[in-house]
Amino acid sequence: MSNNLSDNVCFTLYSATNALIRAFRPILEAYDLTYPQYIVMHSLWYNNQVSLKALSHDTHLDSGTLTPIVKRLESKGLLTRQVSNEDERKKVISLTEQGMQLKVDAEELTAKLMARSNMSSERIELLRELTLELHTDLTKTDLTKS
Amino acid sequence: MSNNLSDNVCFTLYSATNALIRAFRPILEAYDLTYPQYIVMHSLWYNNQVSLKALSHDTHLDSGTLTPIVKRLESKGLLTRQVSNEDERKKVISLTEQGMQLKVDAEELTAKLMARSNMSSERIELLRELTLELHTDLTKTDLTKS
DNA sequence: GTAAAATAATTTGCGCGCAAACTAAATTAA
DNA sequence: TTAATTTAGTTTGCGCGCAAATTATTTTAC
Repeated sequence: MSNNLSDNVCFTLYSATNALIRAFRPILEAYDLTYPQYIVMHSLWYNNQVSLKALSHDTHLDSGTLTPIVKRLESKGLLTRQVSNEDERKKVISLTEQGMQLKVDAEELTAKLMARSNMSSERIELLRELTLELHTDLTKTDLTKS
Repeated sequence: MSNNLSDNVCFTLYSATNALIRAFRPILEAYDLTYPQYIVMHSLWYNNQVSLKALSHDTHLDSGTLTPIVKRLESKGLLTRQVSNEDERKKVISLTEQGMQLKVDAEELTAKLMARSNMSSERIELLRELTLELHTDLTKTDLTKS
């Protein structure tokens, strides 16, 4: 029987994520990226020339969320979107030269950010494992029951 | 040197939170509440008749975020907003009878939701502690340096 | 006592996050 | 081979989340 918001894991998770994105904002601003945009770029740095569907799978972002993000990155000149030859429903998303160059600069941002917290690398790793586990559980659970 | 998004604690935290809110949505829909609205109600159930500022401190939500949320809850008849007598800049936010009654119904939602994950209560508690620690660290860190 | 600074809340603008509706192309069934 | 279904991506609508600008009130400094 909790009477305090901070006793609730949903709330602490939610607050920590907001704080993290907030802390990331001024850092990413130097690269003219938001955090979701950074996620998309990160995905493409290691998996270039993919469909929106594949990008959605990798980033865990909805296609309705991704389309405008990818369009914004396109308008910044970081990537291109071309209709696929084999399947004209698909779009092939490819990094531009400029988009690839960002990788060098932006790669170690996470480490820098997390170094700001006083958490040990062990506890950070534990947090990574627990959140990964929770995400896996929640996305595989059938939400129709309950 | 990570090459996978899931190796990155920021990403796993971000994805887990999105998944959690998404899982919460259909459950809260029965109460006609969003998750942030639920947070505000929860705060008020244990701390009624407070200013927006105090609510902001408790919920970790920005005043610019809270004002429209609180207005929506007001229009649903769950709370009232009155100008304070002592300080006319402040507004006193008070639960209505209807707002207080929601508490009974909605109190055990979190437990129900987390029961859906296969995580043990020990691991959930560990996750709570780690996210609380991260939030504390990030909000006390001076963001002007670095 | 009045000007300057601080504080409380609101408003504005922008980018998500996502459900739901929609368009268009490809696949499957009949 | 054409109708029905599925799939890929876009659009729409709504509610955040928050920085920055704004309004109104209170506190402080002089």
